[in-house]
Amino acid sequence: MTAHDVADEPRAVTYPGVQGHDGPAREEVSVGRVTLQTIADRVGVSRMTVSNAFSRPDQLSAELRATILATADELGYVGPDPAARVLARGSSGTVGVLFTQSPGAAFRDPIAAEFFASVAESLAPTGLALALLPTTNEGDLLAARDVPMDAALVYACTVDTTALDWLRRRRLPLVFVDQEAVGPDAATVLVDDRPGARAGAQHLVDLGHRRVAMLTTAYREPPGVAPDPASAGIGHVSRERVEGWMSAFVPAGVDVVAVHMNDNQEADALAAARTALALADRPTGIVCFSDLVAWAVVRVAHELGLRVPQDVSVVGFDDSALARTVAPALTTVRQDLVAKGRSTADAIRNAIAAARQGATGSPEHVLVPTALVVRDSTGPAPG
Amino acid sequence: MTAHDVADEPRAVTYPGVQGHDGPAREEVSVGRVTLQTIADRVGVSRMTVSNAFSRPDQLSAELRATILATADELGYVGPDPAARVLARGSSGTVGVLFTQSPGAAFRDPIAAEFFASVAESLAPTGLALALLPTTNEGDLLAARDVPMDAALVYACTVDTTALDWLRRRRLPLVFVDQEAVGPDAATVLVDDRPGARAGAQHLVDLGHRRVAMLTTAYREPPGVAPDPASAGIGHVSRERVEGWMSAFVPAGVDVVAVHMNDNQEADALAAARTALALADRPTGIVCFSDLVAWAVVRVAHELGLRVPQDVSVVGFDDSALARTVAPALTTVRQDLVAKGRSTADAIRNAIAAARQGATGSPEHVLVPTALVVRDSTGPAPG
DNA sequence: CTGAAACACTTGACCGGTACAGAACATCGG
DNA sequence: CCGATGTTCTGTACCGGTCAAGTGTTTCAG
Repeated sequence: MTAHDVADEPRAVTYPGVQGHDGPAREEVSVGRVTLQTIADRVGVSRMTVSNAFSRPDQLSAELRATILATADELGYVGPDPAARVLARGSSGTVGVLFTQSPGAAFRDPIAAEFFASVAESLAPTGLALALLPTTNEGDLLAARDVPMDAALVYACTVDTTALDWLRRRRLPLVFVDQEAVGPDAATVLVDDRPGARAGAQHLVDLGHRRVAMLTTAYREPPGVAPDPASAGIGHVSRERVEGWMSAFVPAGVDVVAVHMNDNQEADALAAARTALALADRPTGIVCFSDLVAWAVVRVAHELGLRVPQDVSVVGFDDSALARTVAPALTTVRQDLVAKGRSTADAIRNAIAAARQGATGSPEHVLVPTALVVRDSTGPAPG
Repeated sequence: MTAHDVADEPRAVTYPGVQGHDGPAREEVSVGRVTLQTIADRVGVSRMTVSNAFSRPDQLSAELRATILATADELGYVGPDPAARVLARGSSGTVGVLFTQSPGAAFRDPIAAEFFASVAESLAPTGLALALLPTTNEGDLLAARDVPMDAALVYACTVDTTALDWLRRRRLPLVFVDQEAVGPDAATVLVDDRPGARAGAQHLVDLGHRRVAMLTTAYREPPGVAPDPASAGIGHVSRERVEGWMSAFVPAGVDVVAVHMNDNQEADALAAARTALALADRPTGIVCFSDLVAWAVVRVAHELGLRVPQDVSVVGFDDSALARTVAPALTTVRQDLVAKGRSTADAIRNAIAAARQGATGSPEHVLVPTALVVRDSTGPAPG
């Protein structure tokens, strides 16, 4: 109850002399905004002591503290103002998250979502909040420039973002995920995509497949068959996977076609799947950028009357929930998103700690392992 | 380049007299931290003018501004300090998000994820960042108390949370989603669950079903058959749906059994499905708290050799991606999560604007519509 | 030629705290 | 009885900005 009394006073009155720190304690200070000084005057102690009552209880006697807290409650004081505290302490308890795609994608893409879920949970015990920073800058507010934070996590961003520039200029400790670090001080958390992709491709080779397709993402490239399989894929993750696949296909002398799609979305995936399965020399094995794409391939194959895996084998990536859900269950390359999130949270904490100590040690670089998971969407090459 | 020069200086030096605002412009100020004053001294203008150069370009001549910006760059100044700006301006460009369950759940639960995706996207043009607030308070940091924000969104929270208390005490503008508002000043965004649920139930009644089960959530209640169907369900959403279902079943004189589960999770759902389908008098129609639950029912039915919808009809809720993906496609109650997110974003913006103007108008209350979507998981009652 | 409005800066106050180095007094082993 | 050590509290200096109300100048309509 008491905590509410002051709220009903009109706001925005211009502080009636409360700021005059010199004057003696007043009896009627309760008008206007209540600050540490208001309480200090009322109780008859210094402002610093009131601050300690809230922030460092061991610095004053228990009874004085009780008195101060009681008075604070009586005056409707809710505790030190966060903004002021952030300024004075130089730390905000917030970690920014930068995501080039629309911020909604962090939630909609199941892989990103699972990763962020893990980050959020690993960070929670520390009390750090995750701030999703919009990259659009329509108004005068630009989150990457204006939001106080202790560090930032940069996830699969196109490098030339204004927002990222701001983070760098602010010299915030940065952790790059699924993306090469920009600048030498930043930590990275990368997935060991290449060996994983290679294992998936080798699996097809071992099953006797000699005509294969790779379906992968390439932002801003025209969708469809890529001119050169070896240099297919745009973006760190896509490139790594292509190289992994090729490192198994090329030595085996397999025929490879790469099909590009603009984004890892259902519509793009279906289109790419149609392209691949309509090739004159239809591939018998297809490696895909994600389980989502693999599933699209399965559906298009069924549409065309092809059986999976008897007529076409399909390998996904990520081992998302989808891989186990659909029929046939997908052979895929697993990445441990929970571990990835945890490593990222650790890297963030370390980066913050290092920055606080002014440490100039080399940044952390984590590699998250991958593993092939064989299920029902792959089988021996037909014929 | 220039912007980087200063960074290499050792940090944490104690400001060598830069703070002496009185002295004339110095030529060698570039040691230590650069603030507006540093630049002001160097250029020979007042600190306020430098501030304006960054924050209100229309307040000074273009050429002076150019000079100031150039000097700032030369000194390695990156722009006004966010923390200081937040304190001085009284606004932080951040909206808190409170979620009782582990913060990861915001990403993992597809319904919540889609909702937050929409909120984030609707808020992005404004430049507002979404800060996910951990509710755990292990260390000394407590986000709900310590993170500066302009408003907060409270989503499906158990009411008696410490974190929520802090938000209220801070008198932040609050928007409650899927949950009754706590306190009279808060806005709400609620889904019109009851009529939606009713439509789903009525659909079963119209198909001739006379023995039905409701599978719904009840935190902390023992899982299994609920003592009284009419009072089944715990939590705002669960209660609303139960009441909607009952409002169709009861007048029709249908036999109703309610089965509780602790959480809207796959394992709980499978258990509840087994309970329902193992009842002596097996229901022919089942209404479910979510599509996830409905899908669990479908799978358990198949396990038991029952056909859907010939032997059992199943109605889901939410119309998530799952409902269209699985076989048979689920009859379900659609809620428009994108609209819900947009409404929430609007409510947040309005709440912030109202708070700024000290408006005491009544808070916003939005009701998001629902609609029955009939697909393949429901059919006429057998026999 | 003159008063009002527009421009370009400056002044002073304020935003609401925290860090750190004392100072005053009490406790305690020797 | 004395210095060493603690416990409690205070003083000063900062953290780095923004706002609103001036103060001189120009500009321009009347």
